[in-house]
Amino acid sequence: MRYSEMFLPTGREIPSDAELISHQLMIRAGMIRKLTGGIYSYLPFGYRAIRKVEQIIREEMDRAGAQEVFLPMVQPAELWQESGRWVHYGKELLRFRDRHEREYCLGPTHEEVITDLVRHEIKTYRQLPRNLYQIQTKFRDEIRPRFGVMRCREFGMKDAYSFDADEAGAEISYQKMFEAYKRIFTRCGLNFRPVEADSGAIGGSFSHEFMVIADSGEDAIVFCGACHYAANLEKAEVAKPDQPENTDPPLPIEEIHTPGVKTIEEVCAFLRVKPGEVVKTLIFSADGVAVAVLIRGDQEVNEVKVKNHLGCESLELAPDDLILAATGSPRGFAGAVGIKTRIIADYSLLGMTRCIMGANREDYHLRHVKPGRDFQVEAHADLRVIRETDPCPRCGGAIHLARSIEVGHVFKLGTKYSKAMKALYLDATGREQTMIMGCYGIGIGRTVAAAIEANHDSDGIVWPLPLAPYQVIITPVNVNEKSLSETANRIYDTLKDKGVEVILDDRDERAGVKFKDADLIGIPLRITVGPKKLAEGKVEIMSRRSKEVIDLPIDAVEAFVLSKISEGM
RNA sequence: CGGGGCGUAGCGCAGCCCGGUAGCGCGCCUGCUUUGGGAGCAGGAUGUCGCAGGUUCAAAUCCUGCCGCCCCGACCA
Repeated sequence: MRYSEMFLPTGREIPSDAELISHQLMIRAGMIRKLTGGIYSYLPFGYRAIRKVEQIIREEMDRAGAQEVFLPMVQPAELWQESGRWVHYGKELLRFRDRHEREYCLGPTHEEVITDLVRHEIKTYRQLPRNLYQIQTKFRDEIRPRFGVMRCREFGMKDAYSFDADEAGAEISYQKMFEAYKRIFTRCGLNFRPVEADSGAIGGSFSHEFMVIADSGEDAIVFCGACHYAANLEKAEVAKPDQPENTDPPLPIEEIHTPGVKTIEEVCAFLRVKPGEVVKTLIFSADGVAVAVLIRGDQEVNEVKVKNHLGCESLELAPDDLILAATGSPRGFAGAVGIKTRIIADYSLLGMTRCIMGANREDYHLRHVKPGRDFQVEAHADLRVIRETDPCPRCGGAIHLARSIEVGHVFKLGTKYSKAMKALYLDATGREQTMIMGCYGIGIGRTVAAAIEANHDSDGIVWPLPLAPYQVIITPVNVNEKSLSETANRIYDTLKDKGVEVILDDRDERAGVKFKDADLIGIPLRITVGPKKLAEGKVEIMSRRSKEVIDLPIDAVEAFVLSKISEGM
């Protein structure tokens, strides 16, 4: 493409409303423009990058035996009522009515639609397994869209759904997708890591997230330096401690006046003790019912673990009125002694022989409380957030924490949707069975953003070759000099004939402007046609990533470029 | 939804306290010079100052309401 004819509005100024580097660069490199909150237009340059990712995904999905479909974005309410998610999905589901007052939603995901399709068409085990995927725009009415294309309301997603006759088959389908995902993200040039994840409201027994390590990521992950264990922070298990640590002899319980002392820090300062000697009593509202969760004062509760342990639909820290009703005191003085709610405790309480906790009475705490003697716990469980100082739950090795961007997620769904929506088949013995499902998503725009987040320098984007919207840019330093212009055109035609994706920067701009733009938009190879080298019959080829420049005779350019491209640079 | 910030030319911003002719840089247009890392000179175009009310002789500026955007939190497949 001739640059002079391209719709590629680049910018020098950093957009004021973009925080992330990838977001800033996508705007500056003319890839995206915002239409409204969380909704973006992709310009030609950005859309080419999107299509590169899509193409890689298509090839790997097809290779793994999945077949592409295209499903509607507008979906009828009835389907969602059937799965139960019309009620449970919440406000992220954008609902609306048509002229006949019938209710619809914009698809945030397509389990219902695909399950409906498959249940009507697949009747026998002979038609299983099947894996269908699509690349579609999804809409989720996010409370707070942010980070540009990273977390927006309208976004492109690949979603695949597998249907199997039994668990063993479902496991194979899952593994196939897992392998396909590894190939996809490897081909995208991303440094990623699959981690165990909580399956959340989507349900199912098991899931992995594919994470790209990046400081700007929204997610925190944990991984072991010694073994292969890796998990989302909210999923990461904490090993059950073997031995009681505290051997202090028990003492009689004692009430102490602690006026206005509420937080762990305040208690520690006031009583001159360490957080590890205090027990936090957090009152949660689990589906509206108060539950007390106990944890050592130096630890943090992992709400996902609490939610999973309780098996509740919703979990949040209790509002003040519920705390008052449950403990008889205002926030800040809750304790386990004498409380009427369910009590569950983190493993960190095991072996404590005495501790300090709230007295369920305003301005009072208790000391020398002995768990088991002064209160009973319904269960001890792993309820806390793992820390970098904790051992790996698998091998005991040292673990590390990192920020990361979730680009893909694979789930074993089990029968959550097939059961609710009656996706049944007849097995070899003629008995009716429920299909076992899996679902597998990739955020396309987010993958591109993550690639930029991980591949840029102070001059702009540094595209990994497989995602680069163009592979080569030819820069004649002065288009008004006929020899330069002609040489550039000749190289351009040659490369184009060979199928190379190439830009000819034929703009009547100063060389500096062209170089800056070429760097900004991150084209992997730049061929500079200038007067000095041309006098020797040569041009310069610069690698965007390494900034290394080599001189080549004009005749050798084609072979060089083709070999660079075929070796993936 | 709670807290904070911001809406002035295509982009980045000043002006607002203390009311009185709407500005700067970049970009854009024209001409000349220049031509290997965002050129120089000269000339030029561009604004319902987010919207709606109010106060005032007079509002970008003060007051009220609304809308939009950004950040933090809550929330979240």
